[in-house]
Amino acid sequence: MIELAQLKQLIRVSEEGTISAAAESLHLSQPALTRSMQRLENELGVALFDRKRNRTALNAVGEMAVARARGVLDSVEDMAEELRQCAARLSTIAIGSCGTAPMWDLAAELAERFPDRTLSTELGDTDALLAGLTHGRYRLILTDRAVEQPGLLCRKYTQEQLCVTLPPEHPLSTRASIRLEELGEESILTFQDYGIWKRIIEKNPRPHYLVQSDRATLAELVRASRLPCFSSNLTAFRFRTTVGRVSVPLSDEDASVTFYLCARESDQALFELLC
Amino acid sequence: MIELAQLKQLIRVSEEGTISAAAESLHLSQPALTRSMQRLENELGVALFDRKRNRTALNAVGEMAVARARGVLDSVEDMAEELRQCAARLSTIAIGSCGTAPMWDLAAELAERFPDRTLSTELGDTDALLAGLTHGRYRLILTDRAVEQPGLLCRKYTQEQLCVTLPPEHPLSTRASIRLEELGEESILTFQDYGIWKRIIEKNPRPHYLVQSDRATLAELVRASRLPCFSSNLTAFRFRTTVGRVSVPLSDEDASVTFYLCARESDQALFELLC
DNA sequence: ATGCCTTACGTTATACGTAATTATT
DNA sequence: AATAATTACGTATAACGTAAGGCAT
Repeated sequence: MIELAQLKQLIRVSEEGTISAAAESLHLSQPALTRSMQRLENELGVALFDRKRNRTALNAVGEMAVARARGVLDSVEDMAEELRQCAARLSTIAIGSCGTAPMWDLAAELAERFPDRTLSTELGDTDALLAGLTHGRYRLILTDRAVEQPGLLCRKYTQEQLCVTLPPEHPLSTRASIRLEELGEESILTFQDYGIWKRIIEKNPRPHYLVQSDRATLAELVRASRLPCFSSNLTAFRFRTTVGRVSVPLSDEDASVTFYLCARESDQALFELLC
Repeated sequence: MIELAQLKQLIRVSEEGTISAAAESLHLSQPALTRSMQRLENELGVALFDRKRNRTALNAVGEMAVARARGVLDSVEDMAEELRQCAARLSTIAIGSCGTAPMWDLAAELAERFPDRTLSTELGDTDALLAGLTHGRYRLILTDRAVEQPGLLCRKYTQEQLCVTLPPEHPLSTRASIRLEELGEESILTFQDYGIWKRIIEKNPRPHYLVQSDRATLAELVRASRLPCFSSNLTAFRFRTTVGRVSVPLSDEDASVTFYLCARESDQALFELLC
């Protein structure tokens, strides 16, 4: 039986020029390598070396064998790499979402149920998510609208309500709800990655959205100031931007989003596990 | 180190469905095969099987591995086959000739000098031979004309003289030479494979060329009859068609051919060995 | 209860290293 | 003399088979 180790040794002999040098390079004794190459020749039924008493060099067939051996070893390495990647892909659950906050919740739920699997999360708009779900890029997606599409499962997952957190002394802090425009020209602390809230923010231009890229910084600023700040029913607890504050829901049309969980029908088991 | 034996075993497991069946088919014990597959998984760093206590089946990655393993083993087999063919090609000396008789002489000489090498002989016309020599199909060729072509070596090799062997009592048997037409309408025993003598025979149509496909039969007929028979300086001794006969050279233009030995310049050593 | 896989243990077989031999530079 | 390859021989490692155990059908 030809063995891959023998092919590696053959290549090393070609690289080093002599069996002795190759043996040393392979941390093997000369006799062992000599015998290994003799076995290879027997198994192939072909002479690979020109044997002079003092010098053993590859012959024409041997040179050809080296080239082919390289190809074989490469193909084995390719195989191993492909299998590793495939296994990694199969062991990760890829989720996509059009909103950040519900994705955290979903990821947390999955991490709890599948502690040995890797999670990958991606943000995107609902159309891109649907395409990705269909093509296998995602196993689960969260969309901002119900989906009725053959081959896909869909159900309501959660709802997110955008609020403004105000210091208790703020004139609007006692209201059950307000419209964003009622804040007038006040500056509002805003997280940079506002994603799903893009519409409402763009509909309400104002002198200063104090955009922060870091959640911790934003929380610090909330604590250190009296400035209004966006939050939602899903983010409030996580980032503690509501400590000592009052969160007043926004009654604007785009301030409330219902998220839907979608999966392929072939993934029904996973889908139902999350219900 | 991944070993080819493991890949073969993996394929067998896929074919047989269970490790037990595969082990029996491989003349191996179950535990040995189980361990071998475990090693393979470790070496690849990937799980190939779904292990239930009672049932061990290939998983998705395993199925992929089987497919790739088949490819690897095929490539190894291809390699071995190519090397064997290459070795065979290198160990044979292929000669081509436009004439049968000088080819025998050349083959005999080569067989003596290279007793461990295989000889292959082919007949063809000089143009085909030259093409074959250039492209590596032949290492040596015998042509019926001198060749001056860059990259090729050429020298006179031998001369063949066509004769007619006659019984001593034949009226022409005392002549130093005759022309073929002088035999009138007499039948002549002729070997089927007259090759280089095609021209002279076609120029001298006669009622009966007694064409024989078997050399031994022809020799027998010569001994058993008084019929004239073709021979040449190169065939006379070999086939004993001249015993008790007189060979009279033909003086026709096409009855004498000079053969030239040609080789590639890269084969100068072999070429000069034959001088 | 039977079949199939895995783990544990003792053994065998195969390949290794050391040493000796030979030939070549 | 030195280097390199091969052969011979004792040893060690690694894989094997047998036996035992466990789970599922």
